[in-house]
Amino acid sequence: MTRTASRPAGEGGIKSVAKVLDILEYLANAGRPVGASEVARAVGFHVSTTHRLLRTLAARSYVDQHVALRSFVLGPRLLALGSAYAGRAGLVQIARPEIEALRDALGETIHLAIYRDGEVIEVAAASGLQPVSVFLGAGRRDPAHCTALGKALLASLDPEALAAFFARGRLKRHTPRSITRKADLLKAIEAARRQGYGTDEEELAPDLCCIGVPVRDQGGRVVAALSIAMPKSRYRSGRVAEWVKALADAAARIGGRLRPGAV
Amino acid sequence: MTRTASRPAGEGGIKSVAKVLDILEYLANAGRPVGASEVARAVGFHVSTTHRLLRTLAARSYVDQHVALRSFVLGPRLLALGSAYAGRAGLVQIARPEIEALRDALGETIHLAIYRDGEVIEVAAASGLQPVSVFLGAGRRDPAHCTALGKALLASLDPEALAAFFARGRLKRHTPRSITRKADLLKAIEAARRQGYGTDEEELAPDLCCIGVPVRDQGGRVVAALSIAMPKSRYRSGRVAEWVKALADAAARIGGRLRPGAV
DNA sequence: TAAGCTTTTGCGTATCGTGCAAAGCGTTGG
DNA sequence: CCAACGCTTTGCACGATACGCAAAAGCTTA
Repeated sequence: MTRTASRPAGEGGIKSVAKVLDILEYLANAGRPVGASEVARAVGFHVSTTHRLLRTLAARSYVDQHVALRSFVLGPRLLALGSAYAGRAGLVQIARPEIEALRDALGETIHLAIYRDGEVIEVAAASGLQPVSVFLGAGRRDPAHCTALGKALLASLDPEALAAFFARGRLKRHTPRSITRKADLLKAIEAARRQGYGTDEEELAPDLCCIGVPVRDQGGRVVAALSIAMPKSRYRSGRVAEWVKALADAAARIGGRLRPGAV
Repeated sequence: MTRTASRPAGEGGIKSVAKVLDILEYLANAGRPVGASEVARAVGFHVSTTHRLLRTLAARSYVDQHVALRSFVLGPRLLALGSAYAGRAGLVQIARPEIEALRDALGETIHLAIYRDGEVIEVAAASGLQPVSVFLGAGRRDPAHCTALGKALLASLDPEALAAFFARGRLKRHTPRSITRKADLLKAIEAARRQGYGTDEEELAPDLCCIGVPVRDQGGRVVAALSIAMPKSRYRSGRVAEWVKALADAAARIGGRLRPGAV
């Protein structure tokens, strides 16, 4: 497991770097060409500053500037960084064939995610419909408290990290069935720990039901979680045991190849 | 087509940003946990500076700091940026199924790449062997002058951009068959333009042979190139026409769905 | 235990990024 | 067809800020 350190440093660290990350994140969310002044308004920096930061990124192809030198979009050099992450440590590489096999066997969307700062970050997936949408959508983050992945991961945190999670603030409601009371979430987490899997029945989005199991490395440490997602119409409580078994088997195969401390 | 602007700005722009990019690129190449001082030595900044930049990245999960607070590796937030690039504009999304289909039909590795600053950047691929290694390795860059992709792309540059390419410096030799004389490369580029495809017979790596064709958007502008790669043992000149046809057909299907100015 | 390597942080100073203001352009609307 | 607007882009001087130093704290090796 990898953890962000305490955080004695300044507060946010080097400001220009923080700004540039804000800008990149904004562009990633926007998903379309955006002008410098629009970015500036959105992130709250001066147009001049924003423009220079964008130019710096553009000079190295981390953003592209559209033909007429107008708006900016994310650039191709980011691909290398994203795929270098996916390639490092091996979790994603090792998991990928297992995820594909599970998708083929169960016919539903499979996700692999890690826990980070109260959220689950999807690091690999195989869609139930499209044959190979594998990477698109990777990096997506969802709140831990209303996902099956999140419950499986929260159930494995040490008490201190779990306390940090609860200290993080309110549990935001996403659907009528979202768990928003901490006591209720704690019960759900304990249930997940007891059962060995977490569930989500329309807590994040209407009609979306998931089951998630932890992935343990050779040292027994939980480094990720694996889930199946499906529409409510196909979710039958009678089949949960079967799905859990398939997920757990795959998780064991993945984890069996992960050296402790690797992720 | 998207171009980086002239470059009147300062020279490299905001320095902290340039530094942080250097660090990320170094970590991406290293592909293993690296200590702050080792990074500092490699990129040539002060340990102190390097460390603070790394901490800033770590605070936002763009790098991870290993358990004992020792070395650094790329972090999961980079995934979102990489996949946001892949998702934007649509080139990668549109091309992916065509690439898979080509791989299935021809049984060889297929690459999709764009031209950038004298290099080709691979933005999508389907490996001939593994069923779905799709994304790993995306973002890889290779010199344009010794790849089939590069020749297909260079052949479509306007004279000014081509002059800029040749002004870029020496053509580095990668194998005994690499083209290193500009006059020879120009001939190869002209041949590619005439024939509608470029080739690479062991110019980048021994035993590696490729054929590449341009991908034109609806406006006829070349925005990418598509290639097939195979070991020399399977490369027969008698089959080139067949491969070119398959590539060109796929390229036409991809390009036919690309709005002008989209990439 | 000691020596040598790291990582990490405070502090003063020089650097560097910022904000202002103005120039340059493309677009819109009268 | 001109004028007004909003955008991008750049020079400049100030002031915040990131840098380098140096020292503390930790881990590893001998």
